[in-house]
Amino acid sequence: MPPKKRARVSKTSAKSGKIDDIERTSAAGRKRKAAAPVEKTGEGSQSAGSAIFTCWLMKSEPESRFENGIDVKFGIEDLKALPDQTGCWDGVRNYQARNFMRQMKEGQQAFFYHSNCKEPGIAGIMRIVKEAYVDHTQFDKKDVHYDASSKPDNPKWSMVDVQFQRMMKRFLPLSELKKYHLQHGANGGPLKDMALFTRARLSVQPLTAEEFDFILSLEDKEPL
DNA sequence: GCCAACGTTGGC
DNA sequence: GCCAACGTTGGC
Repeated sequence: MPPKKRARVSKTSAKSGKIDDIERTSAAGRKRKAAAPVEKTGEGSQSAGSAIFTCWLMKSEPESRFENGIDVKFGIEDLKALPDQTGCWDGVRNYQARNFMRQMKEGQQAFFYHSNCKEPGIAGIMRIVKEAYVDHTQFDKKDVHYDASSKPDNPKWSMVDVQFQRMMKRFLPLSELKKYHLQHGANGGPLKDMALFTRARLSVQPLTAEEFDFILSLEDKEPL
């Protein structure tokens, strides 16, 4: 409830109104490139009967950028500065990302990823403190992520509340994660299928426990 | 600032 | 339901 902050994740204000929320599942049908096993879940309604995810990665921009005259900057320091170090992850306007947020459970952890900035990468860890509920910004004409096609009696977009947990012991740059991803693709390893690389534009993505743990282990290693 | 990748829209 | 055009994401 406390006014939280925004984390832009995707802007797009989708217009159109025919889709009903739930199913829009992601790749919207046509693209289907043989979906990786991993995401089968994310789409569709959440119950799609697939893997259950327990760890997440959420992207937000830590540097100022103006959209319709409004600064969409929201980095980990901004989250940390909020009352209770807690904020709502509003502004997600992509169905796959939304569906993943709807699967999140209180207490789960998510990496706070800094995107579209000088040094993209994982900055810290946060905890889901409130499960998905209606993203009020979709009805706010003044908001960057206002969505005229979404009606209060059938809201399209959801958000969760997140609380800052801690900074990474050292910032984990995208460039380093990518080296592991490539290496693991060649020789096998936990980051072989990481969504950050296989679904580059997804702003809210699931991680397997193996991916999450491997990334945590990097904190204690020398930068690659 | 560029631009590749890819999600979304809307005509047919 | 297909698919071309368009718009956005986000690394570089």
